[in-house]
Amino acid sequence: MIPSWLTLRDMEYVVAVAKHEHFGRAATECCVSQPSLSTQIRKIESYLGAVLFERNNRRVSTTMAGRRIAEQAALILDEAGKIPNLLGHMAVPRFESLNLGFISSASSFIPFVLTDLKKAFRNIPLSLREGTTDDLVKQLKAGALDAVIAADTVKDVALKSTSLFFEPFVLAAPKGHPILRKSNLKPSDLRAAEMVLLEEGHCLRDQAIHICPKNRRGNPRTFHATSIETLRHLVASGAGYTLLPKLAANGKPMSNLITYVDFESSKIGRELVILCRAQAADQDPFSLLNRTLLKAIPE
Amino acid sequence: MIPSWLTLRDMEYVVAVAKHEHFGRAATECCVSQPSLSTQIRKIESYLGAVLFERNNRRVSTTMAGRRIAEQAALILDEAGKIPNLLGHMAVPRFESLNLGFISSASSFIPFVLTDLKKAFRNIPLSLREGTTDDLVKQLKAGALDAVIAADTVKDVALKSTSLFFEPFVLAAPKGHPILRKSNLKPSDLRAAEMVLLEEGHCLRDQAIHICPKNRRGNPRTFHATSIETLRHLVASGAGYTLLPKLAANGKPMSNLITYVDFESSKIGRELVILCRAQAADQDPFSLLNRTLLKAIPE
DNA sequence: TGGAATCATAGCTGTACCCTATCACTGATT
DNA sequence: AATCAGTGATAGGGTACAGCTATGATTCCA
Repeated sequence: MIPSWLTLRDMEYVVAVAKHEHFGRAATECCVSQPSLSTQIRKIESYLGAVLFERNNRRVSTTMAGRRIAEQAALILDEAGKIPNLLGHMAVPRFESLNLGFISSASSFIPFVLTDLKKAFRNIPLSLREGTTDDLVKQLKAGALDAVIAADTVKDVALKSTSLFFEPFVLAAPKGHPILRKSNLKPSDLRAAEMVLLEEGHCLRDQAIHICPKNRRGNPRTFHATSIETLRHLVASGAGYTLLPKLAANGKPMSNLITYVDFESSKIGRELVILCRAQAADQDPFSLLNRTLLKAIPE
Repeated sequence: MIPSWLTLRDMEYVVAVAKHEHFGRAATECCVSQPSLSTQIRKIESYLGAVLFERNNRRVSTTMAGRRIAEQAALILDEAGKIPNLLGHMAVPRFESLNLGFISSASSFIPFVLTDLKKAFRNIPLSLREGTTDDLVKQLKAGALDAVIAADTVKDVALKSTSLFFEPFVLAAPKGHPILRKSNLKPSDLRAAEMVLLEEGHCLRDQAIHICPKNRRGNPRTFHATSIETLRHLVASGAGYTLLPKLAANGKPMSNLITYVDFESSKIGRELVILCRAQAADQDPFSLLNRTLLKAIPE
């Protein structure tokens, strides 16, 4: 009968304790806390119905049974360790690590994709970075990033872009601000001089300015937020109104201070895309990445 | 590097699917549902970064990678299967299975001990039986039961009894019953003629009658409950009052119909004990059993 | 006697796995 | 052609359990 309650992790524990004869140090080696390891060893012992380690509060000693089990466990771990090698070239090419860039204004997209990403790329170190489009594109081309989520403003032959989804903009204004009296909100209702925006370099700033062409020459207020979060705080404290991507307005954060209003037309917004280096775009991991991100789109 | 996220169970899955090339049948063999198995295989594949099985909705075929992994998995399972044998005589003597008897009136004790029992005797088939003292003692002596939880009324040299705890009795009366007017409830307040009891053979019945000596000759009502549960129903429907062990009154079940009252003296009650065959009493598993039960005592 | 070292216990939390129900697809049967 | 049976995938929800921190109990040593 196969003891399917035994995990390879359990075997590491047994081997480690047998090696150190010390729970604390064994726990450190296994990267767990001492209580966790103690509990697990106890569990194993109670399953096996045998005492593997004699512990008398001052010294841990491995019993005969413990020694034998530990040896066998080491053997099994060894065999299990060979599994990844068995694949060799048969394994689909994968990312060594997955480094994703998000423009600041798309960071609200992260929570939606994170779970699925971790699932799809189990075992692969995942790092997310936030920044401006230019900054991220530079890093992407340099190879420091594998893919970037950005607005579809980038034209670069070295990059391939895959459409992700259209994200409408939403007006975020301090509660009671005059602009809120308008019904059927249109871009032309916005006055750049009344707006607070992200600082230079963030595409959301440019989009916000250009969305209402008549107002292009008004000077936006001199507050310069570097993240959506501070932008919201500025609005909340009455510094002016702003445009937010729909996802950033999700759940109406700070709704006691900020009012969120949809535009009359649902066409007001931006297209988000995935960017990756053109020559890498056809590789298997990228199609998995694209599929994963597309699947995670909210609504 | 050791893939400690792989479990032996996972390996069984891979081996089974490789063997049947059919998820449904493999799932049956592994005693899991087909979706569970599908998900796990998927998980393994995403960890390994390789496709182990080609499935095109009509047929499952094992890839080269899948075949190799399955072979190695089978080897590992084989090695793991040897573990229990390694113990041989070194294993502490254990129950093959643990068969516990509870007198009906102590069945409320079960939920308190169940979790700990399962923990202490992992892997060992556990069966609980309810019955009268005589019945259970007979089975215990015949070897059909390993231990019995009963009141301390049993005197039998072939059995050894270990004190468990003292459980007070509680009056359970239909809401509004005259007896509830008494404050400082004493055994002498009880009238056998007004009581409903378990049927002959249950020690709780005898205890209830004998607890109020003055009333021994009154005839209890002719309802005969065979379990605490029906006894409560009888009380709830107004058939009379009864005595319940404290644990059976725990959480005041049916409290819209039944009122529970403690006795003035906390001495009114019974001692619960663990019985086991005298010659077996010193064996290791029994001391573990005793310790486990003692630890699980409520309050 | 007090402090350091060490394993055990308690209580809580997050997550991975499992289940049921349902979907989506395919090939066969009428 | 249309329906049905067979199959794997997906969704949603519940639960068991390994993990954590904090604390306890015991022993050794100063």
